[in-house]
Amino acid sequence: MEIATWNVNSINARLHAVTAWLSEAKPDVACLQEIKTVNEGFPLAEIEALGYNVVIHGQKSYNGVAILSKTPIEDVTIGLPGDDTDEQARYIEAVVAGKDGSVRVASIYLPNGNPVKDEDGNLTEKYKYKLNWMRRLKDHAAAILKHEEPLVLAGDYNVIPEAKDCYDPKAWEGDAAYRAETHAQWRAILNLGLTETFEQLNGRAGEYTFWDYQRGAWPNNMGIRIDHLLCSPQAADKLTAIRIDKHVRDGVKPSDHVPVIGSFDL
DNA sequence: ATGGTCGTCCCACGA
Repeated sequence: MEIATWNVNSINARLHAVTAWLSEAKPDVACLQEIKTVNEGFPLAEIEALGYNVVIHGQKSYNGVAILSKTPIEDVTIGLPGDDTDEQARYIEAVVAGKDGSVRVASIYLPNGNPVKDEDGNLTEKYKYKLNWMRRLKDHAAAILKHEEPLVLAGDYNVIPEAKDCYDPKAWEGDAAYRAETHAQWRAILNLGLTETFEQLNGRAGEYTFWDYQRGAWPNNMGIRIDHLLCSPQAADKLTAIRIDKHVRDGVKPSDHVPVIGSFDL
């Protein structure tokens, strides 16, 4: 089965692009981020018409995540466990049916975290929230890894793993996506025993998933790779391909992110 | 050196 992740930057502003890509790529599962609507505002009929079951964790104006699946969905977890006071809709997890057993999938919109420092040079609440959210993700990933089942944590991590994953490392020094504390948390998550699919099967430099709307980032290929699929051993062992649908960035009114698709013998 | 782009929703804020 193919499992995709895509930050669509508003499901309603992007409906034309989302339906076109789903019709063309036909992923079995699509994890969407930044849907930017409450559940009631999600264009459910249009997505269901393409053969998808849908679960949504929406929020007014900001954030919001969803999972679309051609196979039945069950056992849905709304929100990242670990902080009942967190009101930002950035995590939804569900179990979908594979060809020979179930697969646990999460759609993740990890906080951006910028700006990192305030005018006094202290870490901002935004950056501290990002780091704390990453700790919570690590704790929750550790808990669900104990199931020893196929698991794919897919999403916009707002983490540039290495220098080769951005057009100009110097331009990203100090950014919340590329700081030492962010990288330490990223490694801690991977060190639970998760495999990052792109690094596993491709790993080439200069392969990006995001190009800013500003400063001619797309025509000048000034991109970064921040959208990732992390897999449990039971999923990583079945990983057969990984691709980035870069052409989507050239469409009419595109998202600033493009889909990343993992193929699994699951 | 500076500003530049989107989406939400109408005013800045978030990215």
